Amino acid sequence: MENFFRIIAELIAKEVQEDSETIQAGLQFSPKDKFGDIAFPCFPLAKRMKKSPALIAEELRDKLKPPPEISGIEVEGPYLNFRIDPYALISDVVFRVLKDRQEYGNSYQHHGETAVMDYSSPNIAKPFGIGHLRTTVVGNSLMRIYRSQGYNAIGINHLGDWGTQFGKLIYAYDNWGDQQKLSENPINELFDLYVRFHREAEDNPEIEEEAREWFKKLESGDEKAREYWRQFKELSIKEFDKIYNRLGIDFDYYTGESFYNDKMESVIETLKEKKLAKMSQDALIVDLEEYGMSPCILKKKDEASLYATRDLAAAIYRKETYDFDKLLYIVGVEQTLHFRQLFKVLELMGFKWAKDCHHVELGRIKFEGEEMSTRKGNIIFLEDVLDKSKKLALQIIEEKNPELENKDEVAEKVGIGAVVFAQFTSKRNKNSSFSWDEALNFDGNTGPYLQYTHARLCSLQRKYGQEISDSVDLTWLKQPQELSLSKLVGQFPLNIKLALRDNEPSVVANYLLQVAAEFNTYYQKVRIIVDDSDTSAARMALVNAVRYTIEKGLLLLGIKAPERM
RNA sequence: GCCCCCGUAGCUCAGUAGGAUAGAGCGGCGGAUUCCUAAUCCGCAGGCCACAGGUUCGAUCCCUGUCGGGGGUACCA
Repeated sequence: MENFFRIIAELIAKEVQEDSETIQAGLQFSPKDKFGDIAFPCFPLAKRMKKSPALIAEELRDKLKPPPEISGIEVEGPYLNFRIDPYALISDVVFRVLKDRQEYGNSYQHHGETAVMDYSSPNIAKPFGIGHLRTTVVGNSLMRIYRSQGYNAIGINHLGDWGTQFGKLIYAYDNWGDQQKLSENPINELFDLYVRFHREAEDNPEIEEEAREWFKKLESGDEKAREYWRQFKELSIKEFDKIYNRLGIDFDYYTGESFYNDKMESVIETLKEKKLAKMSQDALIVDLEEYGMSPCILKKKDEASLYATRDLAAAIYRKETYDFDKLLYIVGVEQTLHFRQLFKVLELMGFKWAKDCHHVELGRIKFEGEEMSTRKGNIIFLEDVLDKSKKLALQIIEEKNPELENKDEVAEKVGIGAVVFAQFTSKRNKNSSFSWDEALNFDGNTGPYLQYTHARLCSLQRKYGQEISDSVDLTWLKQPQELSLSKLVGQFPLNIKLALRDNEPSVVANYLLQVAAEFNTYYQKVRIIVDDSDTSAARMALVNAVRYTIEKGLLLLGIKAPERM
């Protein structure tokens, strides 16, 4: 499709003495079929040419001498609408996809650039709740989207493996812990201890003080504290990996907060040298008042470090180690101030790359209107959600397709697909409310809908049973739906670029729903494999183009596309 | 108090580098299966795009204000 945009842009540019890139940026896919395929709104030219947009459109229509692949130019008020020869359009798109297959939509635009992504980052010793689902799947999808556009993307799981909560946990385990329970079901045992600590602290606030003591010991290298900590961490990562495996996610690095313990002091030194750090209310801070922000606290009055200090050290370390062009923090919106402070301090330190750091904000997830809180113990385990979803998928398979082989494997893909896709149905910064009904819904705009459509497409190919020839004659595609479907497929690369621009995987998700809907309508109305072998071959070429598009799109979202379901 | 995000159909949400008659899904009602997977498709109902000004040829989108919801606001992350 990009060819056509370029051709049209050059055509217009020559006529109005404007550079063709500016014109091309003004071109758009026509929103409706009756407005042609590519539209050029003439408003931007009106001012400079001192004529009404409608008049400009008419003059342009008369002057332009389009090549044969542009089959028509129509004026609709201030719009100049270009119609592309259907055969040229369809073959441009379909042959492109059939050639690229799983690489369709990829580009080298950002080849040589590095993007570091900080995502998922759960807290050690806490269960993996649905609160962490967003960052995990959005981060994973952005990794894939960035890679598809040529980026060298580096995924970091910035584990919450340090901080005061470990003081609490060590206190709790030291007093009430059970080695047996811990090795049997580590996360549950640690979770119970954590909840119990907060319950007891309500009546006995002094144990908070003891917890702080334990954390100080941990920070200063106390052996007993470190051994507990090491054990908690190891067991936790093992549990998290189970979830990541199911989601098909891996990380390049698991460098958590503790990794930066020995890297904070030099940052603090630098801040002191630059006269940015100062004491206030017994804490070491960077004053940000003139930027309208509360201070960034580097050290508490008890000298213990804070996450801001660690994040500063981490950002600097990442720049030194990976020399990134972009550093993305895929983290909840409630940490916005923290990141604004962080980026501002980096800027004040004189790091020009501070502008390359971005907070990709995620909305909060609530459950039935309630805030989820690990402390209070009302948390939904992601593992439970995945299990329930899989079970439901299995049930539906038994009902609809009992002959299916490897039902369990398919149910896993579909069940997880439903849960993951649900995270992409609204923009990432919207707050959402978890509900079982929604998470376990397989009808309508859902992951299983896309997977089902994909399975249908695969089924057609199985039924057809022949390879698609390079020389297939696509002029047999004469149905209007075949043209609109091709047009839509041709918009895939644009949608990936939009998703990248806004760090918004939901763009791809919404686009895929459109493709699937368009295909299903087509499938309903038009029989694909027919007696006439030319027609069948042409239709199957289109079917395969749609199939690769959906498969690739799901891949970019981190969702598996089974061939049967 | 101050700062940030949000407000579109009964519900959940798309949509805007400002552009043509604002779109889906769910739920409701009514249809489609001797035929390539009905986890599908088709039709109907449902809208002062929170409200009021402003900028513009043109605003759901940009600016200002009001109302409503959420988050943050010095030693949690």
